[in-house]
Amino acid sequence: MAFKGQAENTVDSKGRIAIPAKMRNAMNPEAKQTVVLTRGFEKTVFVYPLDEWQEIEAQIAQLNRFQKDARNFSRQLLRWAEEQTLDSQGRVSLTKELMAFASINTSEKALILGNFDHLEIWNKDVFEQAMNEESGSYESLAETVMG
Amino acid sequence: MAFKGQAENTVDSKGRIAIPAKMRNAMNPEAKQTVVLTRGFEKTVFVYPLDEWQEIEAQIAQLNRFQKDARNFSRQLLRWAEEQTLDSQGRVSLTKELMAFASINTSEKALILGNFDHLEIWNKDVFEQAMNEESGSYESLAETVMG
DNA sequence: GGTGCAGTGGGGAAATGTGGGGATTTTTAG
DNA sequence: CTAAAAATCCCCACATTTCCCCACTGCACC
Repeated sequence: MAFKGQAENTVDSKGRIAIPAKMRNAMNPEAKQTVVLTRGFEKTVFVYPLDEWQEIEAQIAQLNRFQKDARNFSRQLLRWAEEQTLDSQGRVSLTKELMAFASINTSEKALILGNFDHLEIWNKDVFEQAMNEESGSYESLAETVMG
Repeated sequence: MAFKGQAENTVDSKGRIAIPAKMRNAMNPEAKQTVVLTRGFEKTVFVYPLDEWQEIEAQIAQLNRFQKDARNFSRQLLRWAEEQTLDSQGRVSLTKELMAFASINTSEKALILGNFDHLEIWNKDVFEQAMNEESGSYESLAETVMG
């Protein structure tokens, strides 16, 4: 059951944001309300449910740590990763560092996207700009990626 | 069992539209009244029964999400996707975003087309205009595609 | 004329998203 | 070391939205 759809929820004054119910329900129940937040590859916050995160860790475990690139990559990925449990209302709290990275402000709306194995929390303006700057259109991407 | 035929049903004040019985009956019973709505490539709403949609997801699952193009593609594809179960009257509800995209208004008729593995919900005027603007006639299209 | 299914409309109940209060813990300053 | 300040956690309460059920109409086929 992959994550899909989008929502615009507000980040409250305490930096909390509600995970939309449709995405919460798509999480594996065994991950039991636990997620890992980290920096996205783009200027966004990635949210992985615990079970999906563990698969990423498994991939990192495969890396050859005698290679400099591999060491740097796992450093960057793990450095910003943070485990959280959802509160009784299904919210996570964003840290200042993650909010600054993704240009997300308290008391404003943020865009939440489902992207298959993880969620993404975006500043809406940043997202739209990023999508416009991207090399290809949706249609040409489809051809490139799916052949 | 492919979808075929057309119908004109009204979108009620709550954004709900009835899936014609002949199309509902053409769905795989294992998909159990669940469909996924999303943006079409043209200005229309696509409706996939769950089993057909899962084949699309299976293809996305193959992608390497550490590649930028792949992330962007699945972002765009999944962003507008909404899973829905038909209500006891066989209706789905369209979101504001999808209605805006396809120029579909509440309390008006909309055109529902069966197109093999999915349904399409159109604003009738938009549909007719789109068909006129398309390069070829029905006849020449047949030659190009099936030739 | 009756029966059954298909499409349309509306109303009540439950769930979702949001805001805030207060207690506990952590940090900072004196 | 102590006390004040700040941050964090956890719970409760509200309002809006969404969902789900029930009822009505009309057409079609008996």
